[in-house]
Amino acid sequence: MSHTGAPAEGPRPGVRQAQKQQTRQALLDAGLRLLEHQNLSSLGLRELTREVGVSPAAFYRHFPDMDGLGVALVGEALGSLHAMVRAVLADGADGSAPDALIERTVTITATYVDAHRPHIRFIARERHGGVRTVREAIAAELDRFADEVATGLAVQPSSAGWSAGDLHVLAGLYVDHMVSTAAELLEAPPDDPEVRRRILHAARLRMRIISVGRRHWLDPDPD
Amino acid sequence: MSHTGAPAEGPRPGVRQAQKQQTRQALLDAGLRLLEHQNLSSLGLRELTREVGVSPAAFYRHFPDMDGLGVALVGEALGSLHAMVRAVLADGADGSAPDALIERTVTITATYVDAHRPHIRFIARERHGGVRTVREAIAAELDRFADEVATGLAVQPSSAGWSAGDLHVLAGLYVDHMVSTAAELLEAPPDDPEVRRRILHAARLRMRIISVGRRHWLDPDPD
DNA sequence: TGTACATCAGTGAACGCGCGTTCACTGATGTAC
DNA sequence: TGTACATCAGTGAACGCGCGTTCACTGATGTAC
Repeated sequence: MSHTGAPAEGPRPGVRQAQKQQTRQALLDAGLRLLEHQNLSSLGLRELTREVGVSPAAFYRHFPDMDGLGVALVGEALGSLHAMVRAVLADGADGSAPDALIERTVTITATYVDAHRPHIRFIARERHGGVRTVREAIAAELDRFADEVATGLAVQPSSAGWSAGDLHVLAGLYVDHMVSTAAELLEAPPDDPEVRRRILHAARLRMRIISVGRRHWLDPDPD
Repeated sequence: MSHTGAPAEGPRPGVRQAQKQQTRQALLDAGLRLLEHQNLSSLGLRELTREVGVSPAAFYRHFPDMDGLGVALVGEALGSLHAMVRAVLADGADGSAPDALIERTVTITATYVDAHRPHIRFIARERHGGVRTVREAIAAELDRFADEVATGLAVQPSSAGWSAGDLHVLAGLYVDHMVSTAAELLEAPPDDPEVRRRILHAARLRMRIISVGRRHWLDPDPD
């Protein structure tokens, strides 16, 4: 066996693979950094490898082309977003008041955006961007989110009378709203608390409207 | 006077200006065409002038750079959208039932998207794209839409009890939803009526949720 | 443990190409008289 | 109406530059014995 009380240094099996992985990650990180101010379709291969400090040809050891890197970034960005959705849903599982739940959802969203600005920006920018494969990857992931949210909503009492399909649409509305709010936060200067407050106030209000609509879904028309 | 029973042909004053305008429009049209499959930031100046059939240098007689063309496209695209918003609001002015109003809104949206695919695509793509000036131009125009919609909502009876600020947020929610639906229609294959029906069904459902939330805004919590 | 061979991530040079921008120019359009 | 001059949209050639991709290579890592 090679891993029995091994010496702390020196090459062990898997070193090569670990180094490759490290370069790959450096490419993804640098890509995300460079994409803060441009679209994927205008990010240059040489620009990227220059930023990382490897030769242009090295890129091809990791991705077939820039679109390939873009798809990998989608996975990375939305993988961490799943964690956030679950955090929100976990909060919603108990029987807390709707307004408290909304408040926590908004707070979690804002915290998450602050912690993952480049990832969120990438998703917002490329969601309708010029690279089909990336658009499709994002759409597929967001649809999976809606599934998760729909599952979370289904167990709540106010979902009585909702079909699975309609719940999925409602979940999509929440997801869309979350993405919109995230994009608004990105566009606002991060150090302007006033603008931030306005955005979060609007986010809460919109969620309340949707949430009231949901709870009164089956009520008779008041007119 | 130069315009008294003038001959049908021959140069009249303003010919030069009209010809310039024509080239400018050709640049905008070709730009929109080429932007169907790419972002503004990756559209080349030579690519554009080649498509129009003028020399690269001619471009500079009309725009300082590609971003300038982008801003002009925003004006063109959203100018026609204003017409649509007004059409929807005009429908809403009478006292028709909410569901009928929603139905007409969705129909008008779908018709409009079909008639202006390239414009809508451009807006969806560049709304969060890599060109700041264009993003800001789009955001400003969408905010003006929200103003228009808010004004339209204010005169409806179910707006009793709503502050102007909250009405603006509600209007923004409708506008966002309209843009989302438009983007979904763009992504769907135009000749697949099944997918189309599904998108429009979801659009109606979301509008109903929002609309119910609005009407029951001041109701006591049913729990 | 030591040796001989295989693998393969990253190199560096080379390629042809299309890019954005500049410039002096041309010739149709516009204007003054 | 005719003439002489001014304007300016569009031309075409030239520029230096960075691009994506290819290729034979190097040398550290991995493997068989």
